[in-house]
Amino acid sequence: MIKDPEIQAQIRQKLPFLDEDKTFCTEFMKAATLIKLPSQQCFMEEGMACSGLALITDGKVRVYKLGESGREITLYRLGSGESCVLTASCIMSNIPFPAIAVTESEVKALLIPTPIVHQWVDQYKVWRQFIFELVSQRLVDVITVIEEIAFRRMDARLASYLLEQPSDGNSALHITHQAIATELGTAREVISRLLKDFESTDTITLARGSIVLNNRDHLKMKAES
Amino acid sequence: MIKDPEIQAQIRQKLPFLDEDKTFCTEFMKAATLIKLPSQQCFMEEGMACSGLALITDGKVRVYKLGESGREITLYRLGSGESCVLTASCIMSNIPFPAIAVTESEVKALLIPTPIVHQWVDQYKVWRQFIFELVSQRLVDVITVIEEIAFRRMDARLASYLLEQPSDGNSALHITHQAIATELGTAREVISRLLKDFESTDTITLARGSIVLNNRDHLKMKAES
DNA sequence: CTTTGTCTGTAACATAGTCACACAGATCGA
DNA sequence: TCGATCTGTGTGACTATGTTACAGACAAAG
Repeated sequence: MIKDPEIQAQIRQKLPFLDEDKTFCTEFMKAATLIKLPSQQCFMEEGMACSGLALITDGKVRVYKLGESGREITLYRLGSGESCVLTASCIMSNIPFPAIAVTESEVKALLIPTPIVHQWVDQYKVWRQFIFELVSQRLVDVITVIEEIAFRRMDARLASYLLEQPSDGNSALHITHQAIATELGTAREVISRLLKDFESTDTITLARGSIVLNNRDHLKMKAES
Repeated sequence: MIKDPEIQAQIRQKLPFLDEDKTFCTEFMKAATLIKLPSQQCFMEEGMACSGLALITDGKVRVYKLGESGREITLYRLGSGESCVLTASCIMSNIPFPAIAVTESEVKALLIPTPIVHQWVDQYKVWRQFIFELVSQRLVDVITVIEEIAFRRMDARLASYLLEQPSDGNSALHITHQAIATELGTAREVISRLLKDFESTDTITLARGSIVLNNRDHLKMKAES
């Protein structure tokens, strides 16, 4: 239950769909529990039943699959205003969670208990639409991952990945080879070799734990190959 | 509109969820159009807007992604009683279809126009549940594809694939190497080599356009490696 | 029977993934 | 400040997979 009007206002800012139906918004504030999780916390484990649906208000959650060899691949990420559609679909169909979700920063989320998620899908159009939007976006995201790994060369994927990363003023990324490999679902050695190739053409500069992008245009070309 | 009581009975048999709500069943029969498509017909093209949702009553549809190099990978298949969740989510969120769907046999389906799909999601619990079940199953299917291609060796995937195929009396599969490659998202030469390997241990016997499984136990072991 | 099309096999090469190990730099504790 | 430990990275040797090119065998069509 969220009573504080200031917190309610912040929530409504983060989840604008709440303003489309005043009755629903009231119900929502009654049913929701604010939770706070630290970084690197396991949010959902594979095989787990889902006790509720979480809507992120702050922070980031990574949803990934873990292979038997210990390798991982990111399916998608959740940010502010989003919820985990796998959780939603597991709740709706009574199946266990098929991936792993972990916080990547401190996360604040609102938790809606499972029976109430069910109830609201029948009762509120605004909620149905919210859930369907999530579904659509995630299906597209997950199909994009398939396309990437089945058809794109790893050097192109790596170039795209580097271009997409937030960086500080001088374009240095602070990330390890292992972290990139984990993201793209490959071996750390493969990433190290490809980065070395990029360095040999002065496209990037490498240092331990950091990568400086010297030539974004060249990376762009690599990404498009 | 489906008026013939005999056809209505057949439809209700193929789509049992219709019997859960008589009002909905009546509405459904009014709104649905029976369509028949030949084999190898394009059902949905990538980028297309969706004019309606099809529910398959007979036959099979393959939904796949096509890479720039011309290679393909199967995302999932639709059979009797199923509908394409990508279509459903495209309809609900107004986005274009992100894959390609093609009939693999003669297909009979019921077509529900887009505005009515929208309307029923608000109006009928039975329909919402049907749509959510589809979503859940397909998300799981698509995540399984990612797991396969990111983490499993191709020889294991091929062995699994061969074991899953329907076969006639003497276990001969009638399929080309190219068709298998298309299914698994790889190159035809890779499949030919791996099948040759399997043949060299008498696990299978190869002939043009056919594969005989001699040793299912051995294939099972290969599938689990 | 000949021609054409399809299916398959193979060689040579490039890319990607695995395994093992060594080295360099960062961190921590004494 | 120094030594020990941990983390990140590079590299070699190998296997697996994907690409390109091409040849041969078999099936289908005229």
